Amino acid sequence: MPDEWLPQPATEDIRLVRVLHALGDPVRLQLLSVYLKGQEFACDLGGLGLDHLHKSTVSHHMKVLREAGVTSTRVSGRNRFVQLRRADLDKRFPGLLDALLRGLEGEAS
Amino acid sequence: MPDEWLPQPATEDIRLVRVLHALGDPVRLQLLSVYLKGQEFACDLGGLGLDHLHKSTVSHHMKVLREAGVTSTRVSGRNRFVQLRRADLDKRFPGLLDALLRGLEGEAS
DNA sequence: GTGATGGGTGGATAATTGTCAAACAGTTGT
DNA sequence: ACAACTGTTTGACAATTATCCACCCATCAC
Repeated sequence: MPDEWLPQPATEDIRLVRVLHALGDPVRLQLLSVYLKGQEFACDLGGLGLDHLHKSTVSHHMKVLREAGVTSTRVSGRNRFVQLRRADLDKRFPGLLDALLRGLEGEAS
Repeated sequence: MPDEWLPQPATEDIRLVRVLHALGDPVRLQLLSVYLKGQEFACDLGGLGLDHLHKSTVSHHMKVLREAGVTSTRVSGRNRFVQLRRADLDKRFPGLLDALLRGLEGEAS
């Protein structure tokens, strides 16, 4: 069976208010800071510095990010791989991700 | 009596997650889109295209924006004047406001 | 097939939050 | 002093949401 992708909004359907709402949460902003560091990441509900949270809670936050159009998820076997929708977000909101990356680095949270 | 300013966080205390959370709401993002258009605005709890909301509701949203560090409010008599903390936000999160402005224009919401 | 593993689903619950309404406080004008 | 005006505060209420828990579903290893 070939890989599949979880449902996500089309590029033109990504709403700024939804993106900001999704990122206006400490856990999800920390997830973003991880995803900004590289290309693709294993879902890893137990790691990523979120070991204090239940795995279903982390799963919920990842779903929020995906449904807001921030991330996309590829399903391969029993593993999922998450990546930022960098090209889509840069096209829709130019400069936003770059500013967030610099802001996160500056805070060193 | 000289003008006074309502309490607001110091520039270095502005937190990205708090800013994003403040802007992740339709009403407050619309307020931002207004404030991005000029220098200073009368508080105007009845106008700004928010006539469908109670004045205390609008007051609440403005308080959230101010406490997040997005706006600052000058009190002059019985009127208040609101403005974006552009310099502070540009220093803290370079490029963020510009990206948001472009994003809002692109959506034409 | 059996069992272990990675992750999601649904319910329950507590906390947060958006909204309104009514009462309040300071300011201006008469 | 009194009334009108502007915005805030407080309480109430409904909606949203963050979290946990117990269970489920699919996949991989044996």
